[in-house]
Amino acid sequence: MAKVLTPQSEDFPRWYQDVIAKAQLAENGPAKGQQVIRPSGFALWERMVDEMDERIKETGTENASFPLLIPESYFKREASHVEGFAPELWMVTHGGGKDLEEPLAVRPTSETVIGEYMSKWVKSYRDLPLLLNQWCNVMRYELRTRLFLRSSEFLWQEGHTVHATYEDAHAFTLRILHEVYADFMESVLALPVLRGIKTEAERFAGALNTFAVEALMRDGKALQMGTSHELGQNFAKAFDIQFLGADGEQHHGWTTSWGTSTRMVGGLIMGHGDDAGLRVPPRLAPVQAHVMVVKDADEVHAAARKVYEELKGDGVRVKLDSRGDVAFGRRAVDAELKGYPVRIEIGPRDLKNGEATLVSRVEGSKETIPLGMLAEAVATALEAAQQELWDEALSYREEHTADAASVDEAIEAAQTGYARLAWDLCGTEGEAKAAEAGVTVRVLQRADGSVPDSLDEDGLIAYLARSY
RNA sequence: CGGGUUGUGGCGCAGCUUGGUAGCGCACCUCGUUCGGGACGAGGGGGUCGCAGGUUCAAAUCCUGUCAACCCGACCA
Repeated sequence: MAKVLTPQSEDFPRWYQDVIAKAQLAENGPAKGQQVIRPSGFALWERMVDEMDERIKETGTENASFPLLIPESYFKREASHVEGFAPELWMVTHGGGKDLEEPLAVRPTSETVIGEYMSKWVKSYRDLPLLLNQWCNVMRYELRTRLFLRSSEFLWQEGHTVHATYEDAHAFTLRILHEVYADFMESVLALPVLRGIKTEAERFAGALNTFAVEALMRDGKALQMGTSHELGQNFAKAFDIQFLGADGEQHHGWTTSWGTSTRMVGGLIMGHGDDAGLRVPPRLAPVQAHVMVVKDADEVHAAARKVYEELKGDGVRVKLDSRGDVAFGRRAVDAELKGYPVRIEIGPRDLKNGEATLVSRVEGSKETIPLGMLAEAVATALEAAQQELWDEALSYREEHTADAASVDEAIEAAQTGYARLAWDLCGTEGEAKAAEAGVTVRVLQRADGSVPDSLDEDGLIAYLARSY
C-alpha cells in the first residue's frame, strides 16, 4: 500500500492536515483563520445536521433564524457574558459608507438577540417552555486556528430555551446532553463520549452550570464535542424575560443554551481516522457503499450499474465510480482517504464467476460475494463496520484512562489520555497547576459515572487530559 | 512589544555565496498504451521571483526601505 499520508505515529497534527487536504475536506480561506469547507467535508456536516436536527425536533424544539449582527449594547446587559466574549468579538462599525450610530457585533453566539425576542414572546406560563434552535454561522476572533477545530468563522447549531422553573430548565439541559448530543455521537458517530459538568474555569460566560460531552482522539487528546448550559435567571433578568404565573405573579424565566459545531467533523477525523485516511461510520457516511468499475469494459459497466441501482433501491447511500480514465490504484486510494465504509469492486474476473469483491474499509478485509447475495452482504458489512469503529474507540479510551492519586500523577497520566482524579485531591489550585502543564479538567462526574447536578456535590471525580 | 526565519507557476522547493535566456517534483492539458492497490511514454500550458527604490550594459541574485506570513518569548485566558 502506498504511503499517502504522514503516519499518525510520526506526526499526528501533520497527519490531520494531510487527511484534510488529500481527502479534499477543507482548506484555509483568504483571511487568517477562515475555512473553506469543500463538498467532501460539507457532506459529512450535512449528514450531522440531518441526524442532529431530527433529534433536536424530537425534544419539541423548533427551528428559527435570528440576525447575524447584534447591537453592541445587547452584549453589555449581562456582565460576565460581555466580559467573556469581548476579546473574541468582530465588530461592524460602518454601513452604507457611513459610521454606524451603534456598532454591531457579528454574533459569536446568540443568547443576547434571542433573549430580546424571548422577552417579547413570553407573557404567560402557558407560553412555556419556549424551545428554539437555529443552524447558522458564528464568528469569534481567534489567533491559533486549525481547520474544523478552531476557526474564526464556523457553522453550528445553537439551542435556546425558556422554562418556568429551575427544575424544568435543569432537566432540559441534561436531556439535550444525553438524548441529543451523547446519543448522536455514540450511536451515529460511533464515538464514546464522557458526559459531565465543567469546572468554574471552563464554564460558559454567564452560565450557572455548563455540561459537556468530550471524546478522546487517537493521539490521546480530548476534544469538547458539545456543550449544554443552564443559564439560571441571569439572562432572563438581563433581558427581562418574565411571565405571569398561575399564581398571578410575575416570574423571571429560566433559560438554557446548547451548541455543537463543525468541530465535530474534526472529532470524527481524529477519533476514527487511520494512516490510510478517514474511516467514516456507516450510519453517518454520506457514501456508505462505493461501487467501483475495475476495468473499463461494457459488460463491467452494465453489471456495476445494476448493482448500484439495486443498492440504491434498498436505501443504501451508494456512489458509482465508473471512471475509465483514472487508474484503479488511485481510485482505491481516494476511496480510502474519504473513508467510504465498504467498496464493491466489479471486474471481469468477478463477473466470470458471477461475483463481486466486497472490501471493508474498517477491517481492511476483502471477500468475494455472489452477485445475488450482495445486498445482504453489504448490509451486514455496514453493521459490522459501525460496531467495529465503536469497539475500537471504546477500547482505545479504556486503555488510555488511568487513575491518579495526586495532581502530579494526573499530569503524568494525561500525557497519553484521561487521568481520573478525585476532585477533592485536585480542586481549583490543582486545576491551575495542571493547566500550567497543558492539562485541563475536562469534566467532573459522580463516582458512578453519572452527571452531577452541580459543582456542590461531594465525592466528584475529575477527568483531566490534554485537549484541543 | 522583543528575537529569529521565510517570501520564486495551484502546492512543495532549488537557484542567490561568485549578477548574464527562471528551473525541478507534484498537480493540470493533449495523444497513445494502460486500468485487480497512488501506471508509463511523448508532447504541452502556466511565474510582474512579496512590493518600492537604488547600483549596473545587465538584478530572482548586490544595497536600502517597506509589507506580509510563520516560529520562539512576553502579555491575555
